[in-house]
Amino acid sequence: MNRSERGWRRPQSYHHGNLKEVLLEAARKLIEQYGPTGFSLTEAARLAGVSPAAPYRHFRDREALLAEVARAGFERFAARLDMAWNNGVPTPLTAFENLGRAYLAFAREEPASYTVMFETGLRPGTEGETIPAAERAFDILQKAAAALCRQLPESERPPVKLMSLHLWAISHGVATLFAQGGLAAGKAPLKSEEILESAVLIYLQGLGILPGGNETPKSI
Amino acid sequence: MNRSERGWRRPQSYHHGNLKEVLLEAARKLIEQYGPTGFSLTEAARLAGVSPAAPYRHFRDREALLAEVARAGFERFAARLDMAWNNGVPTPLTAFENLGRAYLAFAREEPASYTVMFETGLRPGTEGETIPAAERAFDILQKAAAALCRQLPESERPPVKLMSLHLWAISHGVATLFAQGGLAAGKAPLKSEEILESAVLIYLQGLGILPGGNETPKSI
DNA sequence: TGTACATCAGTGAACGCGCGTTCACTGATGTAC
DNA sequence: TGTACATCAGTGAACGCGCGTTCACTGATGTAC
Repeated sequence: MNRSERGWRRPQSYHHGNLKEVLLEAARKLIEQYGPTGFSLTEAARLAGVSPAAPYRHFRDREALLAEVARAGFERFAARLDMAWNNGVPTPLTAFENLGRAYLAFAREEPASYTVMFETGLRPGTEGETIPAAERAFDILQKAAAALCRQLPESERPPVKLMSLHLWAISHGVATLFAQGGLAAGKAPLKSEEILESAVLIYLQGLGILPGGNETPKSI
Repeated sequence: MNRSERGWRRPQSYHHGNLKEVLLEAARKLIEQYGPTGFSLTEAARLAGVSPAAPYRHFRDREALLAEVARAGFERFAARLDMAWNNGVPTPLTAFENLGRAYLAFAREEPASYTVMFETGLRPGTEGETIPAAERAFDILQKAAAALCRQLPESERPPVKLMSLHLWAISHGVATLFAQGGLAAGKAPLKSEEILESAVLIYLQGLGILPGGNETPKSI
């Protein structure tokens, strides 16, 4: 006989319930405060309301929990970007704008995940391991870039890979400087979404994908 | 009578010598490995060859040393950017390219400083304190942006502040994604300098500051 | 449906360790006369 | 130039603490018959 039958379920049945998820959530909360190297497994357990030994039923060690925060983060990140891009519907440009907003929303709503995902100097032993969801996330960006390129005559299309790196860098820069609570968050007179969107629009004008407001030098 | 007279100076005279500097350097080395929240004051002292109590002659506490790493980092950062910009000589565009390269060089050569300077979620008690050198660094970027704008007729100039934020975000994004040893460092087929320069060129074309290769839609 | 057993997810106590910080101290350096 | 004193930058031992991790354990859950 299974738990959760006939709706009598205790809120989280079965021993503790989904402790693994709860621990990850606690870790994210702590990482948000203290950074990925500053958070403590013991305190995460305390926050989840279990003994300090309990996490070891779900994670080999501290490092493994951190790796899972990154992996699960990329999973949700990719899902979210994919949803926003929505196969370029209704138009590549509007879909692309949604993509940018989704990127910033994720960085703002899950700063701990985002930090662990992208922070350099982490994963000392994890050399070379690749996270599939991370590849998927970048592939979405690349698909979007390609779709935008297709609006140009073939001879004028820039290298899609390079273009993707540009767009990624701009998004990442805006996210870490302005969307999260960092140094420059207060400095900017605008919302991070506006900064990203205007930067990308200018960039796309530079490629000739969008008609420029300013560039056409001395026509007419 | 002063030490260092007549050139007989012991390599580092006067008790230990410039322990403060040595400690900062040790801290940077450790932060590079373990991150700003992961480094240990005790180990920094060990690395400098002094007892764990010695640092307290130069810094109030761990936090103060970290703050000094950031402050001194911004100092060198601003100096370096200023030198590269060189008042826009010989031309704003080439000076601007030098500026970008200097930005990336700093992030690559002093990854620990750069991280502490820009990492979000740090300085919990340091709310509102502002680092003068950080302002100077941003001012240089803004001066450069303004100089580039001056090449446009006045009516077509974009808001300089917004433009600076764009350029800052692109530089920061490229620096953290591709110039330091992070996730994407291997992924990119190009050097970070090339990625930044091409992105900026396209951006400037979008503003009409540079003649576009692609944009002029159907002239002729 | 009932019973016996295996498994699973937790407990709680304990370990050794390195940390940040303090303290009284000491010996070298700088200064007044 | 020499001496007495103040200051300065270090030592080394000690503290209390929280950490990561291990261990034998226990009681709830799932399963075979």
